[in-house]
Amino acid sequence: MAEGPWTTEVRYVTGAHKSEAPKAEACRPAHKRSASGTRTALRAAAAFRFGKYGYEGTSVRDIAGDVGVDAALVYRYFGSKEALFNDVSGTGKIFEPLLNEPVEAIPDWFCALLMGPPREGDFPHPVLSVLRSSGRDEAVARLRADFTEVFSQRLAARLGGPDADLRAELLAAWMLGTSLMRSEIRPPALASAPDATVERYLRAGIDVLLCPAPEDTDGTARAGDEGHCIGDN
Amino acid sequence: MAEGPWTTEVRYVTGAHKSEAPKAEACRPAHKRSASGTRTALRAAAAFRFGKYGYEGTSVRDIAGDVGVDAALVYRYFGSKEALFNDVSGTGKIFEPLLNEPVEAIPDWFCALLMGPPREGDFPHPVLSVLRSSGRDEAVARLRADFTEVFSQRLAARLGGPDADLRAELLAAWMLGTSLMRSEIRPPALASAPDATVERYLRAGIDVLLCPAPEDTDGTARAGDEGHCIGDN
DNA sequence: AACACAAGTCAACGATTGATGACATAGGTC
DNA sequence: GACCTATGTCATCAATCGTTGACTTGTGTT
Repeated sequence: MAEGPWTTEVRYVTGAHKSEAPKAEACRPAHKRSASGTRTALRAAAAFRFGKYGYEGTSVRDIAGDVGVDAALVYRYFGSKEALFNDVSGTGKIFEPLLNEPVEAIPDWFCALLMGPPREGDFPHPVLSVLRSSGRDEAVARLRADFTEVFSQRLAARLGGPDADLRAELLAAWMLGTSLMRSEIRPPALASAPDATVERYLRAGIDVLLCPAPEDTDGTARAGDEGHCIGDN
Repeated sequence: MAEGPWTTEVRYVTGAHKSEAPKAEACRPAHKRSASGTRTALRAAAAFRFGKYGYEGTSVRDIAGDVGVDAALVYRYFGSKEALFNDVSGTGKIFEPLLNEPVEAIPDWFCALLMGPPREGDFPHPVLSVLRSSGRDEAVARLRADFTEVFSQRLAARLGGPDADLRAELLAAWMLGTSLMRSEIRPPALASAPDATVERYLRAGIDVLLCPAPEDTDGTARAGDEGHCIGDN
């Protein structure tokens, strides 16, 4: 009774060979065999572990253990560890809503994404999953493709103004840095300051990139002449 | 002759069990036994591999192979793989010069650091060495301590104005994001845009954090009333 | 109740890993 | 040239890794 995983509903809570509980066992109909349920549970556990410990720092047995299942199932369902990694890695369309948002709402959208709970279930940063797993070159390439499509192309097209692609990419950099700083490095002020205060400086940085200063050859840049400025509410 | 590593000067170029040449064999007096030389060469190879592949993605044999030396020497000189990692990980005082710089020169200093060659010898980002090696909790803690001391404390004290610590940390975030974006994700515009253009937007973001808008309770923030603005040349 | 197939387990493989201790050799000193 | 010590090598261990194929067990159907 104590060993058998299928006898009770709390079987998910077992496992966790390393340091931390997995927390994200997803929708798996308890005490009932379900291939799709196990698949999604494995995906969730894999996303968590790959994000937190990286590709090399995560073993297939760890992932399977989180779900309370034998490691062999990973190979039945996904073929290989690398295939599972490729399946769960990537930005996962979290930037898609941004593209359907009116341009004026972009600062708010970014602030909401950055200031919200780190991620549901204490999930690690999705970009970290790739950053922590070099050289999974394929994953890095796909991450670059994701960023390029969303920011350099689609968002840039909607921003307009000079250097729209560069500004969009710097916006992504500003987001990435703030997000990593907040969720991983966790310096004291960023962790303790009231959200409204952080958001104010955050928004100021976003505005700078959304409302570019006009091109200036001799170095003296002034603000807000060209480029349709937005979100000055 | 072909196998013996000490017979010629180019022995460093051998090794490199994985994908990429190490490039950083540092100062090791060729064809002469030197403990200190081997130590520093091991340190350099370790810093490179840990930064590029992370802690778990790097084997002791890889590091020793880069230097052209047996893996056992790593244990003689550093005790363990983890001790070697702790020895070479960290920001390595690259932010120290910032603290000796006059405040007005900070934007220039940041721009120079960010826009310069990624790192000498194609070296990976020092923060990545830690970010890619979770959960080396000790290294993460030291990285946080580094950032806290340099930015949240010493730099913040010199910045002055409201939320100086928070602004300094956000400055670090802005740097981190831009740096990671440039060196790892490498989106197209950021890679191809002329340095002067990138620098202009970069500086605008820095200025926003160095010259804070005054605290404002009802949300309407104006620029440049309080807080000694600098670097407006 | 018997059957059949899907879902999950088990034992084992070859390779690689971090780590250790016994051994070999270079190079300066007398 | 003999010798000694620092320096580097070698063989090897136990543990863990990704992966595989044969096996067991649950569950819905007839």
